[in-house]
Amino acid sequence: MDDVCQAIADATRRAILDELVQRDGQTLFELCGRLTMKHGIGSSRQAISQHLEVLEAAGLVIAKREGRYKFHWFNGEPLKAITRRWPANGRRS
Amino acid sequence: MDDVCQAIADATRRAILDELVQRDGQTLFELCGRLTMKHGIGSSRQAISQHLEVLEAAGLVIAKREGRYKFHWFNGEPLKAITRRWPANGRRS
DNA sequence: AGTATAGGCAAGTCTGGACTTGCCTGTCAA
DNA sequence: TTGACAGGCAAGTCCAGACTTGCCTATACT
Repeated sequence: MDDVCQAIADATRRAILDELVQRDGQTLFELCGRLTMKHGIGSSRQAISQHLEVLEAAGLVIAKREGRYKFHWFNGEPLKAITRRWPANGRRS
Repeated sequence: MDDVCQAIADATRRAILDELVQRDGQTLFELCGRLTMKHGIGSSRQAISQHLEVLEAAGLVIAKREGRYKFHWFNGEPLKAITRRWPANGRRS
């Protein structure tokens, strides 16, 4: 729970999730390129790698290593805990 | 969007939301007491006040001043943006 | 073998934000 | 009008975490 909320608190990590939703199974280098091109994020490869670690720890990204590549998938299931915790039926004042 | 994600990233603020869901319309002092008693949070009044500002800015808390009291209500509507942005249908690897 | 590619590790820097302290304002009751 | 109570403002401390730099490992290709 804490991990998930922390994970989506960063704008770069939210952009990573957006990217993976749009195209699943990307590698680290692929993500770096697309984040720079389409999201205007100029962070280094290591920065993105560290973000992916956080997202993985939160369960929002699932990674699998194959040979020298590591592919990443989006997993939205942990997000359910948020709306499950707080009923989103907006109460009027 | 950024405001909402930042707001729920803090454990104390999440506890405040929990408190307000459980009992709407609390004042600052009331919240301080309950957070200490039931959530083991020993932050100062000012700390809680600052957290409430953040939650208010994110739209997750709606406050109304009446005389010398200020009452707070929970509003879950902004949370919808999260599940709207990322489809929570967990994709299998 | 050698080289390029994909990624990991481990420092170190530096800024945002959580929290405190101290004082001030405004509201109500005696 | 004096005091207690509810809350706000502002400056300062301090640490988590975002980011970089530099080097290392492992896999593939020729």
